[in-house]
Amino acid sequence: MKLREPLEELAECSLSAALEVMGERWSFLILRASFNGLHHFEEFQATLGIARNILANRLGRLVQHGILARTPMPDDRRKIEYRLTQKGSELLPSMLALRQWGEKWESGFPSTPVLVDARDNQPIRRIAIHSHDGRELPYNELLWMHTEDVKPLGQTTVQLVSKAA
Amino acid sequence: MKLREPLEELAECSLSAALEVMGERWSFLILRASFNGLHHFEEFQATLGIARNILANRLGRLVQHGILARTPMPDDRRKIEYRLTQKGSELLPSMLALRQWGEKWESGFPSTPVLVDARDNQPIRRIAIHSHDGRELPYNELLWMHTEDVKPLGQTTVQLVSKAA
DNA sequence: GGTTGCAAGTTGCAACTAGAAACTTATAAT
DNA sequence: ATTATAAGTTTCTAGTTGCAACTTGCAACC
Repeated sequence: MKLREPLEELAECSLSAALEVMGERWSFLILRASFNGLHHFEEFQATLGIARNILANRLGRLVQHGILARTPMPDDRRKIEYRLTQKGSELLPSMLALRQWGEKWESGFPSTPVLVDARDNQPIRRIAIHSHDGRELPYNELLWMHTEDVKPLGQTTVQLVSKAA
Repeated sequence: MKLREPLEELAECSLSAALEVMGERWSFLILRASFNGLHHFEEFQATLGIARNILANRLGRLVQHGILARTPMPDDRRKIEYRLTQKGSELLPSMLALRQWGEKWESGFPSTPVLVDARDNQPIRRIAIHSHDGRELPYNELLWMHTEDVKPLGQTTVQLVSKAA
């Protein structure tokens, strides 16, 4: 019931690990539906139009991986509630980044619903890459480095290296 | 050669549109390899361990969708170079967000190589959600709203609504 | 307390997709 | 010409998805 070997093998990169969980067809759309307040099997089934067996399978996997929590409702125990865990809700930036990219390059129009700051109801800023001191970094001001060559800057220590030192 | 119907059907959300392109097995890993400087078929094949037919298929799709550009090298025309387009490089935030999530919740260790600010070689900040005025917003300070209910704030107009007004 | 109803799954089967390994094609090196 | 190499194709097997019909566990109703 898990992805075939190679993705795991290369798990030198945690991207593979993330894809192991979220990289299957429908997983992200189920997640999106969860963010939008759907909680039950039949709701997912009806709004996504996904086959029931696949939905059952994906919900099961998402629960196994701790992204959704499965609870039978106390008042009607036929109904099962699927709710995002902390781990699950932390996929929101990934989901948004993907969605924003889709808006810009594929669909061309803004998606609904839109995520806003609860304080002033203003839409959030576009997801972007920021330097440690908060500047927004365009692609051409970025560099890939090996972890061990990164020297921390006194104040804002990158605790990755501190163990090796 | 495209995903079966349902994903497209629901393209009310541009997430589906993004997944249509990037949601297949291997697509994101090929993208990651591109970001890390791989450009040729045999390089991808060797480092990812992907089957050749699938690799050919995925590269083809990524090229079709304008994420990679395919150019035979002028000095040795057997060699084909696959290079990220603008559209492709703008998937970096999505890729990083996913990778960071994987680091935190799945693999547990930081991935190599690490992305740094070219000016000071310091690692970038974690991808997060920001308000229009730049505050970092935790999950519980966010709200979903219908696009048409969002009222722009004079100065920072959200041009989505301007057409309807 | 037996029948009907409904939510959440399972099962069975057809169609499609991925993987491994051998084969082809175009170009280049000797 | 002959051999080598990059980038694919082909073939064949195994695994996955999708649909539709079926089961199961609880709830409601009479």
